[in-house]
Amino acid sequence: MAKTGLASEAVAMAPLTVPTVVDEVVDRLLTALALGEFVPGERLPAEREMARLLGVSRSTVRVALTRLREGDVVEVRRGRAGGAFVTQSWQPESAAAVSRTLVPRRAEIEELGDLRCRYEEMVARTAAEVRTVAAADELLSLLDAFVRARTPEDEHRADMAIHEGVLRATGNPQMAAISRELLTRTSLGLSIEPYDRDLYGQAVSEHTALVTAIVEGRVAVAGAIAREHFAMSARTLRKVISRSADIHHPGR
Amino acid sequence: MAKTGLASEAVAMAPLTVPTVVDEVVDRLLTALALGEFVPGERLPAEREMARLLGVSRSTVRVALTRLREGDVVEVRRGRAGGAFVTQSWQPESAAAVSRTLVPRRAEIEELGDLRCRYEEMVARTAAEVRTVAAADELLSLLDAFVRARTPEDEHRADMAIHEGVLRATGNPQMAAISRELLTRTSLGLSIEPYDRDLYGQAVSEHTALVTAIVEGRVAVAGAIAREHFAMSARTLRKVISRSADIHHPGR
DNA sequence: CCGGAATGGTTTGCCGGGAAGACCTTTTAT
DNA sequence: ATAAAAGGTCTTCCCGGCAAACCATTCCGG
Repeated sequence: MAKTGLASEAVAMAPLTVPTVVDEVVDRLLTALALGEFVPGERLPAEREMARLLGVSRSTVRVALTRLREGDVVEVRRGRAGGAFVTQSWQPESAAAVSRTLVPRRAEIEELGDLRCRYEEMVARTAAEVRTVAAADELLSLLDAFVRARTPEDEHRADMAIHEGVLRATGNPQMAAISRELLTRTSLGLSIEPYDRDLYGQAVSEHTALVTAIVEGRVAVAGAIAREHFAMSARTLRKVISRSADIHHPGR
Repeated sequence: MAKTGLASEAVAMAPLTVPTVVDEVVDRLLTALALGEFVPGERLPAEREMARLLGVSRSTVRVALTRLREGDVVEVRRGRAGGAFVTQSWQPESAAAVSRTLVPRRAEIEELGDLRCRYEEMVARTAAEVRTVAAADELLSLLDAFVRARTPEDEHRADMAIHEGVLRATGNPQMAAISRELLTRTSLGLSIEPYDRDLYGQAVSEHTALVTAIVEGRVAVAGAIAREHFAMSARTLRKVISRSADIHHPGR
């Protein structure tokens, strides 16, 4: 080895970038969308309110919202009952959107997808290992809600709620924070969590199996299910990106 | 569940803080120290050079260095052959330093320590699973260097080099980036990686076992060793913090 | 139907962090 | 002794973000 120093210094002395406040706000909102905290058609908090909640100025919020508007993520309506509404006809699969945001980062997303599979495996294993009665009860009730969901919105929310429940079950907020970060970074805010209506049945059985494994403390099983679950997400995303890339670079 | 929305919105709408450029530079340097890229007595790059490498202004670098100086992390000498030198007598165990920086974040560090154990288990498992010939060769040569290290500095560098080697062996830079982030956040730049001279023998056998397991593709074994290894780190850190807290809050 | 309230839209002024660069001071290699 | 290489200081400028006031639009309630 000897000259590890050289290679390592690159870690410390590489150029440095600091996200602006606006960047952070945009990121927060996109994460919230990816998490399903706001569904299409729903209204975001008013600008002044959002500024207060986030502890930033209204100007900043407005710039962030402008950016989201340019990305066709929200529509803004004026007047008393106005506000920023999550775009109804938002097509995450839209080749244009994917091409603009995801394709250029193809390699990175590939790596993040793999990382996410493994990370969520770890999360599930941890949840199964820790396993408190309270967390188990919560998970079972969340699963129940998921099974009983009827509209796609409900399903999506319930799905996300289960994921959040698993994160809570780990008892480790730091672990949860990174999981959310990975979600945002793999989807870049596009709600691409594969939510194919046809796969609902499969989702039900997978979630049931996952929750069961966690509640029963089957560490390895819970991990395997989670990993496979997110591997499917990754595959779906990969397909979307490939297709989009093909459209924009046919012949290739 | 029903009102998951409320709890979830807190994720998106919690107050937001953005680190300044100076913060980031300090962070980089502390990380570099924790990684052993600069050992006590060594000189950091000149201010102008560092500014160029990091892509920031010299003023910013100076502010960051001032902060490090106040923390007794570096000493600055003037004139030709001057520069910022890593403090020789830097005592990471110094109750004052620990108390100032680590104790207030006790709970967070507890969580981060646990996360790190599990994360590094995942890293080791991944490395063992992926396992390319090139990576295996590199790991074996790094291990050889570690075994042959004679001075504490060499040992520390070799130790860190092995960890970096494992990260490289995963073939996933994103995974590596988070690992480094966790290192920084658990130690907050204090080089507390338990480097007790008495434990050298144990370290040798642990690293040998880890590298062997990875090279041979024994996923579960590699994971278990890594987890136990970092669990020991966490325990050591915990002890240091407890001791320091006791000193400052006796009777408690 | 109308007036007020709640919302987004716009403008202005201000401040502080950071960038850029010139110049001074100290030390030391040659 | 001199010049080079480092840190120390100062000035200038710019931009992101904050704050507050005010305008424009819509719609709810009386």
